[in-house]
Amino acid sequence: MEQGVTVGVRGLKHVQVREYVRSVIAGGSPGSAAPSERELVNLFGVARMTVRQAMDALVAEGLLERVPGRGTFVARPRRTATPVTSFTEEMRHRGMLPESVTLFARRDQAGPGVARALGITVGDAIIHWKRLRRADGAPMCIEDVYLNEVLLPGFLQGGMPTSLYDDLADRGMRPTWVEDNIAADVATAEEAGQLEIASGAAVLRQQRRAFAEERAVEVSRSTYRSDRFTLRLRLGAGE
Amino acid sequence: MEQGVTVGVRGLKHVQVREYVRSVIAGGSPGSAAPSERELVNLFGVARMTVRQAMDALVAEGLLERVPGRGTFVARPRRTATPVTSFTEEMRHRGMLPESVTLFARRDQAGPGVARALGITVGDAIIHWKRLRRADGAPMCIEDVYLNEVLLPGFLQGGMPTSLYDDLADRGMRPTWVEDNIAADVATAEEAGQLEIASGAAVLRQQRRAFAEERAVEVSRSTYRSDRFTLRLRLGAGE
DNA sequence: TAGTGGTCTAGACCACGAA
DNA sequence: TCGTGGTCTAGACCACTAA
Repeated sequence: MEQGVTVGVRGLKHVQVREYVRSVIAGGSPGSAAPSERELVNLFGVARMTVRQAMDALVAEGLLERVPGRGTFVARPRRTATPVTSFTEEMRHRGMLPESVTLFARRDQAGPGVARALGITVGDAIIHWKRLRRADGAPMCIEDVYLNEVLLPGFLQGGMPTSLYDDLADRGMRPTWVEDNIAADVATAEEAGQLEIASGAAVLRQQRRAFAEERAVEVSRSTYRSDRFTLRLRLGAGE
Repeated sequence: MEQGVTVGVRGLKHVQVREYVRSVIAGGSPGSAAPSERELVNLFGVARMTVRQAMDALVAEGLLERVPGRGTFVARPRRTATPVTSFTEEMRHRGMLPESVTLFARRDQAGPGVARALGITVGDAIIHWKRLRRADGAPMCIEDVYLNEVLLPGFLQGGMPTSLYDDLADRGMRPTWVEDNIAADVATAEEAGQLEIASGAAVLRQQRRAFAEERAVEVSRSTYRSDRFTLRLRLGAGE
């Protein structure tokens, strides 16, 4: 019946079984049954341990749940903790249209604070990129980004990217984890002018160190209008 | 040589092997070698697949790393994303001494907002607990907690707990994940008086929904002094 | 060359759930 | 009773690493 089975003859057997099961359950709603282990043994002509190895991987991924005595079933999607996102991604996720105005982008020398945060030496070359970030046509945030120039050859040429994280991803350096510091403050006169709010209005300040594997690739300070932005967090999910 | 092996004869074999290996590597620094699989086969007199099952569990836990052709080694600890913590735990983690003053704790009826957040019906019985929270002797935060009374029989009797999350843990309802909303604002006159700051000073507002499994067990609003508190986040860890 | 983990076989018995 | 996943055996060959 299952004619697609013998197609993917390349690769390790447990991978074949795993990917077959993945494709079978792709359209399944949570709670629907996956093929039983012995069923797959017959289908692929492999040992049961091989099938179990395949299923183990899918269980570890959270796609399947085993119920002893009953079978294996499509698991309900796990809750995920707050992912690492860029401004662009976050605004789109909120259904808003993100825009950016570059105030300046220039080569500079690292001061003590930025040097420590980036793990480089004071005076090393960095890129300082300042943007006014808008959402749905109105100012949302002012962002100062500091990047290690050594890691980003030719970054200032060739036009600035629309999304920093997209550009970093192209270089294989998309941040996988970040350390943020979130503080409340009141806007300075300059910030108030740029954000089009009253001087002394409340703002949310976000300081970020972003890492790709073990390397600090981005240090930034963002100042958000508190009347348009609240930070949404989900912590400790997984289950 | 290894005399402790035959002691724990109870339980499943792969569990015995797993716990033996866990105890062996407990004192090992990252990178040190774990027993090899065939070594454990001889030691326990079990099949290699059984040993692999035991090791798989420790690898999945992040305690071990396999290196094909070389062996199995103690992994360096994984980075963890920001965990779910209470005020008490967070202040202690920062090396500060937390204290609390209960402003009031009373039975009340759920309004529409709290009812929706707790997943109950408007008018259902809730507990409203308001505290001034101090750290190292000075005001840090004002906190309003709303709890589903049905889940916490006798909570208002017997004296209020020092740490809410400890008390919930005793009832098997310690939050495992939370949804937070973080906003910047300026203090009201009343807040300014309680927090001993100037009226109009910046404050950080945290709204929390805390869940134990699928049940909403806590809804709270906390207002932090921005001159004493910044939120520290680590997102997307787990390597 | 010897040892390691990665893969795989062809069975087996068990406890449990549903019919 | 029958099918399920959970556990376990006693081997095997492979690619890779290190000496």
